[in-house]
Amino acid sequence: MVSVVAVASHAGVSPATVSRVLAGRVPVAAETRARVLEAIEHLGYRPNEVARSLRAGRGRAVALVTGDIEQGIYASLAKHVQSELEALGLDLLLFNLGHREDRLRHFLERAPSLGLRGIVLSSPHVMDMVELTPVIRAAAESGVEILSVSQDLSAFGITSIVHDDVGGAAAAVAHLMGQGRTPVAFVGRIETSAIGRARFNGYRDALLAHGQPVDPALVWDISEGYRADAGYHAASEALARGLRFRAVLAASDELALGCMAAAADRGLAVPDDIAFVGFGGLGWGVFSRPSMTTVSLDSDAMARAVGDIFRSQEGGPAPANRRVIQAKLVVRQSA
Amino acid sequence: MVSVVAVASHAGVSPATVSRVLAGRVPVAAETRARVLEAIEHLGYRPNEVARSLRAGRGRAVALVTGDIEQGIYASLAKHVQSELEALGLDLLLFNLGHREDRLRHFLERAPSLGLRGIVLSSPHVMDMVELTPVIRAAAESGVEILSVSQDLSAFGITSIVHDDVGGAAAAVAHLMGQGRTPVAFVGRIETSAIGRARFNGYRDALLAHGQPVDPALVWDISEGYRADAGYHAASEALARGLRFRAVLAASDELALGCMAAAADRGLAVPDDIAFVGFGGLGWGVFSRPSMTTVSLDSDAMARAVGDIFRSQEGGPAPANRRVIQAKLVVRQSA
DNA sequence: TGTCTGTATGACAACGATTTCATGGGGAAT
DNA sequence: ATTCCCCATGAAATCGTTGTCATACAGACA
Repeated sequence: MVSVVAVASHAGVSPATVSRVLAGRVPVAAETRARVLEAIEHLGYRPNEVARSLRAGRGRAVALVTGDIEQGIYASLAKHVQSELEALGLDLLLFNLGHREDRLRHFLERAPSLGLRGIVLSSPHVMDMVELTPVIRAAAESGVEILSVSQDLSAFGITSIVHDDVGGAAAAVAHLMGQGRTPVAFVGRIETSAIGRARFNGYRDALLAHGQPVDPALVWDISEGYRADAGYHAASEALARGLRFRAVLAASDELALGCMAAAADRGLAVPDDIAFVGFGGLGWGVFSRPSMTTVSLDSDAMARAVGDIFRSQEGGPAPANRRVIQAKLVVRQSA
Repeated sequence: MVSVVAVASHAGVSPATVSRVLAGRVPVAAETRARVLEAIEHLGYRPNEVARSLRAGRGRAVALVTGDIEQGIYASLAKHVQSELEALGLDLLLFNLGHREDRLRHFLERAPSLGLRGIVLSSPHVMDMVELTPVIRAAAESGVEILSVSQDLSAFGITSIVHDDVGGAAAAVAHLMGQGRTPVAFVGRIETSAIGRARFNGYRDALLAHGQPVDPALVWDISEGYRADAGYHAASEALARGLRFRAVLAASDELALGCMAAAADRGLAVPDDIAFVGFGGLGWGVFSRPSMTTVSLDSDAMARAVGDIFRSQEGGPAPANRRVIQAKLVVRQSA
């Protein structure tokens, strides 16, 4: 590998001067600079990032911890975050938990030794903060920027970028109410996910605000997974039991798709017999038939907010400890 | 940060001994080992990965270069590859090209300086090999394992893990033939993607083998993107022009979904009026209605093959230069 | 008892880049 | 002409880890 030493000897200067030319912060004689640049060009020199990271005490990689990269919302987030980071000259390290919480702990233990620039947590788990906080604090003390996307951890001193789950869910319910589609069922993780609970809260509050009761039989708390099969099973079972409902608000587009499939398999028409609203708004929802009405989360905006954090590290203004991205109801065919 | 020096002084030994205890390959007196382990535990020491990487000449990260992480097949691949790597103690660096080829070049320039263990290329672009080969060779010479997933680059000396696109497409066409659904249209990237072209070849060969003509008007070569909107537009236009076809083989599930939406919007029944077969078989296809018949690619098997490469680096048997993963037609409702 | 062998350990160099400290030389000011 | 100052540059230390080389000590055998 061609190193600074090689470049330096080729240009007839010391390694320090080569470094100075690259850094550009210290004055170097124009003639010397030209010689160095020529040598760099000639030898095809590229600074070794690992050595830089060691010397600087931290590298140029940001870890993104996702719940399930196969879900549209996380894939979209990963895409946009990577794009943002790339513009900042940073790399993205992907850790997909796949709904196994032990992996998170394992990662957080290893994290401080990886020389990361930052960690972006975006997992739907209700994390056991009592246990996690010391780990996170240790990481933060070692100069690693930690931030949370989707889940509000600002109370723990962690910069959080969240979407308005309560408002989004309420808007969806209001929309369904406006069409007279009652009763409305809810499906999602409630007990085991802070995000799911927020969406449930929005659903519940909106129902109550419209003078509607919350029927426990129409609240389907799935224990794990936000995937379509969970929605299918929940809706199938409800239909088999003969429960009556005219609409379903799902905590993810995947869940909504599964519910719709269950309805379709029983010969029910969407949205006339039952209407469906999902959460996410990323991916195939535009082209499914019926296309999916959904509470759209702006993953691009979330990614930009993530980018802002790292931009601010380089001298820009420090962003707020908590940033809320609005959720927007996108009305399509399914409701 | 707590370093070997700190551990060494706490245990009353030299840094070298601490390193020896960690490596475990050199004999260390039992009593000394115990003291060192106690010190490690006491101080919460974790070896600095960056320093290790510098010293070793390469790190423990593998880069995955994807075409579009929002597409089911790539997301699934990323998930499984990350899982495999995690089991090997390796980290995944994600580079999403998002169909911008210049990003690939930029990445390959930077790659050698990142201290990567390997690079997994999985982008549908027909890469300009004339230009790329020197870069790839340079990376390979610096000890980085380079391999290609989906695209066969074994002719360029790059270990390739491919799926049987030709066979998969042929099986799909044969299935449609068996149902008497002719003529069959094809949609995908043909000119600008080696993978798309392979699928087209399978389609063409199967048609000819069944004594059917290949109608150029029913071959829709989309210039960019494998996403649903491209399929929607292609199919809409064909239907608007009054072209007659009874089935569509699409080079991705997303394209197929777009085509199906176009058909649905014209009041056509699936599969009775037109049948659809996609490619990929990952994600929502099971729960869309009609559910999607598709040529399923086993991303898990591909990821395991990737894992095998890196396992073989650690002394295992060297795997073949080219490995073919079978594609399997999964028949559901759409065809 | 002396030499030999082998094992356990320490000192030191090296990976590649950056930064601090020191120095030489040229120009300006008196 | 002499002194002063600043600019450009080089030498050397440093980040944390690991491998090489050297050494000290214990046990064995003649």
